[in-house]
Amino acid sequence: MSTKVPAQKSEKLGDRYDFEESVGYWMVLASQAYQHALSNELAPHGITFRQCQVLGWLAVEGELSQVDLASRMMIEPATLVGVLDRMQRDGLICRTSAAVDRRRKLICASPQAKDVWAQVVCCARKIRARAVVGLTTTQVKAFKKTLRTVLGNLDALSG
Amino acid sequence: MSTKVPAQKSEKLGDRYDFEESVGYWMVLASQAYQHALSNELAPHGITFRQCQVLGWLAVEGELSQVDLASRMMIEPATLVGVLDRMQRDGLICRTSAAVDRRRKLICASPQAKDVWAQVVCCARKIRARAVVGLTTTQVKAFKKTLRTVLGNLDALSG
DNA sequence: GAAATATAGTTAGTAAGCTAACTATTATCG
DNA sequence: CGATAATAGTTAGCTTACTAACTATATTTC
Repeated sequence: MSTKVPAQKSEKLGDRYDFEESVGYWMVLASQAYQHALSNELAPHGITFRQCQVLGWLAVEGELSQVDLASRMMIEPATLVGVLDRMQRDGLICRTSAAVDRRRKLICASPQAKDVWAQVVCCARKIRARAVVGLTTTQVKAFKKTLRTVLGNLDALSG
Repeated sequence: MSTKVPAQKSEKLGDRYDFEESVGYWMVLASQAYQHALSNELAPHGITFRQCQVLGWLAVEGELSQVDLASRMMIEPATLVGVLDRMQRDGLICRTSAAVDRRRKLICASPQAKDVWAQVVCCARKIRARAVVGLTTTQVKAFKKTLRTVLGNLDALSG
């Protein structure tokens, strides 16, 4: 596994950043593992992590324009275009031009997306349960609270 | 900001997954915000999040083959190829064929990478400090511990 | 020692992610 | 009303991520 490279007279960079001590390091890794695990679970159903998130928001809100959906997903509208293109290609969603504002396109889940969605919820619950194994309810609660704090710290103005 | 779409006779998907209650939801968002904040900080120095991570590991280990580096970064070797191609193009690293095993290529940081690295460490420390504002040392410690637990839960076998 | 197997790196194809620039609408201001 | 500004969606160009298939070396096995 760890092939242990000796790194003899290594031209090491001067400064050293102990990133294993950083919350960012562990947060990024854990989040990566979560997305990985969920992706693996979703793959057999022919759907990706982001596509599942789209269906999730549509399940909550029913029908959304692309900017509104992008803002909920915390991604750029331009990024969403590609995701929706592929979902439309696969018959999971449809785009309808809004009558009141012809710039807007309303996204809604197709009938066959409903079949997929039921299974997706299963996958999500499974991973979610696996993630918190060995943690008490109190710990999970504190964990989520801290995550919200961190998110708030970094989200604000982000400059 | 929130344009509030009424979603009148919305064809809602049957089941509903309350993902705002899931640790995954908050973890992914917080991690995203972290990478975003760091990327913004790094951008003026012409370096990306992943490229900074490469330099970080080279600072720790001195010289690494691509598989070893990829395994430390928790990404696929094939993904690393592109990252290193761009870093080599930008003169940040060099690839040297190992004498003992001609399949291996040892990656080392270039002299000019050292100048960049000093500034990168600054950026990383800044974001890291901002992330934990309003949290006690105890809370941060518990947070990291929980993240490690979650990572362990999800990493194992991931099937 | 030659054949089979494993390993290191690469390429190709697909799915995201971003910014910046563009088109088509709608809203606003004078 | 008409010019200007704002907004919704898209496209183009770049970086990152994956899997699967490929090439070149090393290692194992017979």
